[in-house]
Amino acid sequence: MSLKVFNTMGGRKEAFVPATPGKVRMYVCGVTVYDLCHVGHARANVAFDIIVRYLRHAGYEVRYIRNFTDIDDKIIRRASQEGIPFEAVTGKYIDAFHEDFDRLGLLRPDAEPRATEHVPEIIALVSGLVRAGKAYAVDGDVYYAVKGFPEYGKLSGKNVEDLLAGARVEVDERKRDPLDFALWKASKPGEPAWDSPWGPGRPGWHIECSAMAMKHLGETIDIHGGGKDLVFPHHENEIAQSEAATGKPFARYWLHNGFVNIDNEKMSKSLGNFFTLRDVLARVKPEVLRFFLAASHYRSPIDYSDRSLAEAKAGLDRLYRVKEKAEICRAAGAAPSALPEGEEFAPLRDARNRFDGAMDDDFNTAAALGRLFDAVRALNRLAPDDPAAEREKAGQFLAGYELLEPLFGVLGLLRISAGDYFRLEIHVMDTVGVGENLSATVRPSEADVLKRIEARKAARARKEYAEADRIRKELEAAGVLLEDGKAGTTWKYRE
RNA sequence: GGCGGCAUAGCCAAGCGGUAAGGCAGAGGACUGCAAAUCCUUUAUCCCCCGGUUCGAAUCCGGGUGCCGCCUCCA
Repeated sequence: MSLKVFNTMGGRKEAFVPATPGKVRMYVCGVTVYDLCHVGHARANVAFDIIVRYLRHAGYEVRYIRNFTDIDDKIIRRASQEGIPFEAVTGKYIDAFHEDFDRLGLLRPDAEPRATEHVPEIIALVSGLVRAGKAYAVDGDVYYAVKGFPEYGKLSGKNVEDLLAGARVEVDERKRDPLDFALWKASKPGEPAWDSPWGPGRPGWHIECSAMAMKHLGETIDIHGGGKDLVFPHHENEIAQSEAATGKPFARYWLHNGFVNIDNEKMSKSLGNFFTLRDVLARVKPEVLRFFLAASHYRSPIDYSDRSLAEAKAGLDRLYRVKEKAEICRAAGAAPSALPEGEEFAPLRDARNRFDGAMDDDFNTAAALGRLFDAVRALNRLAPDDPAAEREKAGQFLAGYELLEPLFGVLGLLRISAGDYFRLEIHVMDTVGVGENLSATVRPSEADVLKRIEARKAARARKEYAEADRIRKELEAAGVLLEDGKAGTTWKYRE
């Protein structure tokens, strides 16, 4: 089995072969930090988070870099609107980014370079391009001359004539060619500025990624990732300027994630149809969003809706119930033993291979989750009713669970204990349940619940089922779900 | 106008030439005092439409229809 990835360059799946065997150098375009992140950003970041996790799981040593664009027009505008320095804007939103994405369980990249920390490298790169005649300075701006790069358009499948024919190319008298783009922008008075051979100014957007990728990873990287909307012009321009500067291919594989849609339309700032990550994480547990994102292939568009989240939650609950059973087995003193023979347990015994097989096909998380659910069904057959009394089953169950746990980990799922998932995280109110909305009721404490369970147990022992049912219903109304098993009654908060 | 993508059950979603994964929801059964959870069974004669290639197509080709994206800042 070997990994295949869909390379935007060429538009097809290819065998994944990094430049150095066993090592992967990966750069993902991060966000411009002028505002809060929304679900679309979460999609991209979760997609590449899973890709990094899977590559490591597959044995690669991955060096993963993701930048922050911390200087650009939007940031400057925001700063002047709020009357604060631009660093205050970027600092605030970088903190917010980390806060939001830590909750989503994203791995921190090996470095998170910022454009403003790489101005010398950027100036060196631009100077080189000017010296080589690939770029030209006009009134303190520096533009890249697209005509000097015959392969321009090779990533996005566009050709220069078509682009010129389109009426949407901005007209700028100072450019030699309408397609030329800024490598360096002269600053207006009062704007943030760095000294340069062309006067005070700041980096253009595209050049920062070339400079930072080269500095942190070298002239040819293995994987360059980002959202589909970055293919043109951003990544096309990165290729042009980088390859003109080095004469080497900039990236071996270009990976692009699809969009998050609302009612079949791209979620975006300009359409105003976006939900910030904070909006969403105030309503559902972080892993519910992760599950929702992992349930589709990373290149497909996905439609975001309350219903999708509710379905994701139902699926994730099922997985956490398995983890809960494993925790109960452990608490009962079970130790992992051998897995049982038998065809019906094959999806469990062979889970790793099946999971890897799905992921090897261009990180097909949807299929991989399917294999995991197959394994979960097999595993549930082993679930003991009473772990303390059924040692063998408990040991087998635990062994099966421990086989699956790392695979869930690749998807970034089941990261917390089931106890926490079902009980302690009640500050996160799941209000997207189908049809029900629990508003802000105060839920009973664990001690109260246990007290009521004892009372109910006594009632049941006396066969006073009406009283037992009354207690259960009372707790249910307060948001607590009781489940009677052979080994006793367990409970969880419900939505 | 140029380039690209998508259309699979009530909903979500895999599938990449060999006879429709998985999840959610639903139905029946087992278990249970009753529930819940779990297990078992069940739910697309068929993959937008029309042609074609093939022993064989949801999968390939041609033509439609519908939706979306990029070409401007954008994950």
